[in-house]
Amino acid sequence: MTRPTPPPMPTEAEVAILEVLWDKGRSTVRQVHEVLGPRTGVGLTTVLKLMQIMVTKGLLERDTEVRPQVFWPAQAQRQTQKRLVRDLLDKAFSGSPGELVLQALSVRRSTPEELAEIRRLLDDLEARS
Amino acid sequence: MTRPTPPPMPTEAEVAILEVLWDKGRSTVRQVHEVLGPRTGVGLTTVLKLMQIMVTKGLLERDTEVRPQVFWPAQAQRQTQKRLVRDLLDKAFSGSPGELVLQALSVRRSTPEELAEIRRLLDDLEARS
DNA sequence: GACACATTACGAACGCATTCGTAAAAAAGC
DNA sequence: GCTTTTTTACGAATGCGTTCGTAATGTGTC
Repeated sequence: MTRPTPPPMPTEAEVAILEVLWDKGRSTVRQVHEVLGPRTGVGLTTVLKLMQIMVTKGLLERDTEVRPQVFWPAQAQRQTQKRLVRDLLDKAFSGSPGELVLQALSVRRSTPEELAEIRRLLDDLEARS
Repeated sequence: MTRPTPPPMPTEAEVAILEVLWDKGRSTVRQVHEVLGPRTGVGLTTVLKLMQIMVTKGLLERDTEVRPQVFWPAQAQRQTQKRLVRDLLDKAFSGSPGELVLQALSVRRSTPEELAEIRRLLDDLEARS
């Protein structure tokens, strides 16, 4: 029962690519570049190289049978976001989420729906303890 | 009325140093190293170099009159944490805090006090909208 | 003051993320 | 089939963060 080792933490540029793939679904290098290029001015081969590296790292998977090749994230968005949050928590919040939550809520306005959702989770957590 | 430009984002190693200074208050290089050294195995001159760089970046201030020199953070912990959260928000959560909050709360257990505090902030935010 | 020790400064090396130029391979157009 | 365009692979350069060795400076002790 060896669980496959989880992919490493994505770097900044890699997260940008993951975001595109989570948003648009399976895509070619060109399609990813069409989103990122105008926004960042990065070249097509750069995006390609990054995505190739991400495959070797286990962050992406690809279908090499079709041309052009199609790429998709190896991990769900939630999973990856959770790892990023945990990382920030450990590095800058001494591992305690409360302060991070407070900061996050005060940094930007949340929608009423989001606030309600958070409240529901809060109820859940308090009932559980 | 020129506001001084805010210091740049601290790197990972720099955050570790800031954490020590926020926790222990004004400290010498040696005192910081006494905390970080055992934990990470990093050398004294490495900590020194980092802290010197942080001064030039505007992340730390120091008193060069006393020996050994004393260093302290240029920005409050809250300020810096807020920038880190905002950065993660922009990079990986499309700028919407709700999802980040949910992830943070489910990653680690919070104390009842923290939960109450969050609930209070929630009340505040909803009353305001 | 001379010596030992602590503190500070400087320079350089190393690894990793990011970038792109160029070339090879594949597909499309005629 | 041959040419043109797209796609893919490879190699290398650049910049930044991190690390430490070594030298210079300062401080305390006898």
